Amino acid sequence: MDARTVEALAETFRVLGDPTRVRILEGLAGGERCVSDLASLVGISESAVSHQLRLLRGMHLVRPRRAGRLVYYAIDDHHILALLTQARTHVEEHR
Amino acid sequence: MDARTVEALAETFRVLGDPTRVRILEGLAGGERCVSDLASLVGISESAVSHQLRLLRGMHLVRPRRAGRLVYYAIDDHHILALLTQARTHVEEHR
DNA sequence: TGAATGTATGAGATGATGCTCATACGTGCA
DNA sequence: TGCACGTATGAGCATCATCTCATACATTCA
Repeated sequence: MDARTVEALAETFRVLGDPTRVRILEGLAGGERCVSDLASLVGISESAVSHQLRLLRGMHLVRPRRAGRLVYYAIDDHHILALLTQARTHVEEHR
Repeated sequence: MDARTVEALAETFRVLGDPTRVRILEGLAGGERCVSDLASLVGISESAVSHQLRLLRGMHLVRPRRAGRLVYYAIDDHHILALLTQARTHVEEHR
């Protein structure tokens, strides 16, 4: 595995490695949501959500869709959900 | 998803989210290796490797086996490799 | 048993991370 | 056009993470 792939892999995992962002993705697992809905869902400010969405966007984990003044975010592709499910299975086996 | 699961998930991803640890896991993908072999493979000190292995162990990502003075580490279970493969697929799609 | 080897751990320094607050941007409507 | 609303971004602060260095622990063998 070349260095760039290693870096990108680690960066992807790093972005996934925060409770707030996991909750955001969990919120998006049921379908797309706008920023303010995510904020109330996760229980942090819209600004904080926006910052986190920027990171998630950067690693192509979520995808925005503008509809007027609102921006709806969705999980970018099916790999992401598979990744979360796989990790959750692992986690739940060890408790 | 309850709070403890979210925390454990995030913690697992966080531990995966470091280039050094990704390289260690990559090194273990081909079979178990002792600490000093991992150190030279990854190119950092044995102390640093040991610290990282502690984290990986903590999340049940690797498993130690003592053989005399040596301790061989291996990927803990097949989910971990699947997780890495899945993430790698995602990463390589976006380049 | 005592020295040597391999591994693990604690403390401390440096750098990275996530929040808040203030502000800017973009869109729709009066 | 100008204001209001939703979202995005930058700066700054408090906290946390990873490395190095020193040291402790475990095992083997002379």
